[in-house]
Amino acid sequence: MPTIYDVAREAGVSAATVSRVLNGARTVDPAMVARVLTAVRELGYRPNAVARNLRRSRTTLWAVIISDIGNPFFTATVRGIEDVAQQAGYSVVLCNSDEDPAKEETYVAAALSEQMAGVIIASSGSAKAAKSLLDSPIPVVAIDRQLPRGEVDTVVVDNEAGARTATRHLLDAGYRRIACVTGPEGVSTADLRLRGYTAALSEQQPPGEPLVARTDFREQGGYDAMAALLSSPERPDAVFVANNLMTVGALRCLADHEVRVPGEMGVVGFDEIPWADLVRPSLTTVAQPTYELGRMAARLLVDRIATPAGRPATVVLPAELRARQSSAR
Amino acid sequence: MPTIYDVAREAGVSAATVSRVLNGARTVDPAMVARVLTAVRELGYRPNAVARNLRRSRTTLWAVIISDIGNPFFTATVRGIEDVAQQAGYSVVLCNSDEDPAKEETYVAAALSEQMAGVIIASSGSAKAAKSLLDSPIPVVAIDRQLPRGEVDTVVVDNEAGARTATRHLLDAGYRRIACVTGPEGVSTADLRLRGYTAALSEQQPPGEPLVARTDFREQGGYDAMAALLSSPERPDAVFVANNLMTVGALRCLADHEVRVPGEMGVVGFDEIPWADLVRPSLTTVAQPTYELGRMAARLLVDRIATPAGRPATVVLPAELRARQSSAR
DNA sequence: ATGAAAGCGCTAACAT
DNA sequence: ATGTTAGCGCTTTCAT
Repeated sequence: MPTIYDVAREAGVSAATVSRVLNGARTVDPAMVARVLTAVRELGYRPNAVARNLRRSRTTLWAVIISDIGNPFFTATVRGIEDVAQQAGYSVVLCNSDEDPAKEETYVAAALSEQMAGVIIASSGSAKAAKSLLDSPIPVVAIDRQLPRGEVDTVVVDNEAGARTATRHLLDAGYRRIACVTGPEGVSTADLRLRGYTAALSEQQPPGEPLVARTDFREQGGYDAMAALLSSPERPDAVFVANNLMTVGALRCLADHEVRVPGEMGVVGFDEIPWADLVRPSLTTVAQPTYELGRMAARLLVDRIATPAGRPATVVLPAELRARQSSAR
Repeated sequence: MPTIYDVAREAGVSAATVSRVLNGARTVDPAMVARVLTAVRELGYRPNAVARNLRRSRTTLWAVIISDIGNPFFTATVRGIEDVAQQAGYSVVLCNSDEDPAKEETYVAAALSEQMAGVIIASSGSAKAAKSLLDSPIPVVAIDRQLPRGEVDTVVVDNEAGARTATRHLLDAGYRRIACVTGPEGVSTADLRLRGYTAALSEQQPPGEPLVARTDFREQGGYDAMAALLSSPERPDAVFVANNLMTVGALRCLADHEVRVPGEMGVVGFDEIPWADLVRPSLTTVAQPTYELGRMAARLLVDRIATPAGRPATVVLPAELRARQSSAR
């Protein structure tokens, strides 16, 4: 691979001049510019970003660490991030922690070692990863979930309000024994959505009794939790499921057990599913502004890189109920 | 941020010794090892990977460039790649070209500049990106789609056979006027799946007449193509759709036009959809071994990094028909 | 077993 | 406007 010195020799100039040309300095003679560009083309020269990054002690790469690449919520969010990043001159590298704290720590370590310009993270709950990030000078934005003990810029949706709306919706439809399937304790989305659910129940006269199943945020977890609820002595007549993949699992479980939805079991899920309207019965969900969430996070990161000091912002975006068939009665 | 020299000073040794300790050389006195590790911990030292990469002129990062992060086919494949990569000591950074050749070129350029250890790419069709990769010394594996004019390691499924099987399945079910919705010309999956479709038709007595709509591989494209077919004078009674997102679009279009599936229109899609069995009617698809495809691609890349020379391999994996309701008659 | 020193490829003072 | 030079942080000969 040719280096900048090969180009300099070929063009009969110094390496500094080549560097200036390539970095758009306008204090270079047009004739030199032409010679340099010709040499670059002839040699097929491509600047070594590693050397450049070392010298500049900064990069133009963002690490976006998400907790499940199979979850459409995250992939939609990434689209929003990418669009802003590209416009601001950054490239996005995506890291999939797969809800595994160990993997998350590996990716955080890589992002720090590689001197990435910034990190956007949907925490899988690793306190160690969070600490590494907070102890480092690297700008961080948390999305979807609060970073453990993290005083950082954050973009989330109003999980509690969304969950309360979803649960009220089931109550209004006439369901009386409403269960909740939520995610791991300590993951903010799991806890806040649960809180919204219990809040809605306690507003009733008489207050509804919570019936809660905790599992991971995966499809299989939703399946298993639903199966447990079905065979419980106080079998519910409706369920609020706190994320999209678990909702899919719950639906599959209900189909396998031939439980009619919404007749025998009303269902509302949190997070939109791309094909929620094609499923029969179509699925009532609490939709989040995923793309906008990504854009907002990226904007915060751009600002934070420009202004490392300053108080962290928390942006809360609204979530919105999309009533469809699965919650009708 | 502390450097290796700060650690050396703190531990009372040379930077070379610190480097040896951190890189697992066993020619270091255990007492020194202990002192170095203490110093590392106390200073919160983290090696600068950029400097290391420059010095070693290699990295441990793979770029995986996929053409649509919203497509479950790719995200499932990425999982397979990641598992092998991690085991082999590489980190995967995912780049989403979004079926946009310009974005693809940007990411290829970044991968080359950043001296990534290898690239796995599902080409969006950019000849320029392909040329950059082939002209460079970086090891490359193409997945899903042939790299334009690319003599590189490749992992694909047997697109033609899968498409033929799907089309025959519709013929066997009694459909007589079968259309095909496929992707852009020049994208190998689009062309080969079309070829399988026409092959199945021409095996008939008398040969069936092809009815082809070309569009992009996106959901909206599938919707529009289906709408065009519906209003065509020779309206088909079945359709073979050459990828999953377009199939979703086609289904939505059929739902909007209140065309009964499979009664008025049989549907088979290529690529599995995560919730194909939850949709009503459940969807007949040609399923690909996505995870295995990812693993295979990663293994080829590991081998290629170890042995840069040598003839490129092409691995063809089987695709398998999953008959469900949408193609019954 | 350890240290001194060179150099990976680039950019940015500084000098001219 | 251009060139000279130092050095980003690390690894790896080469000497000892």
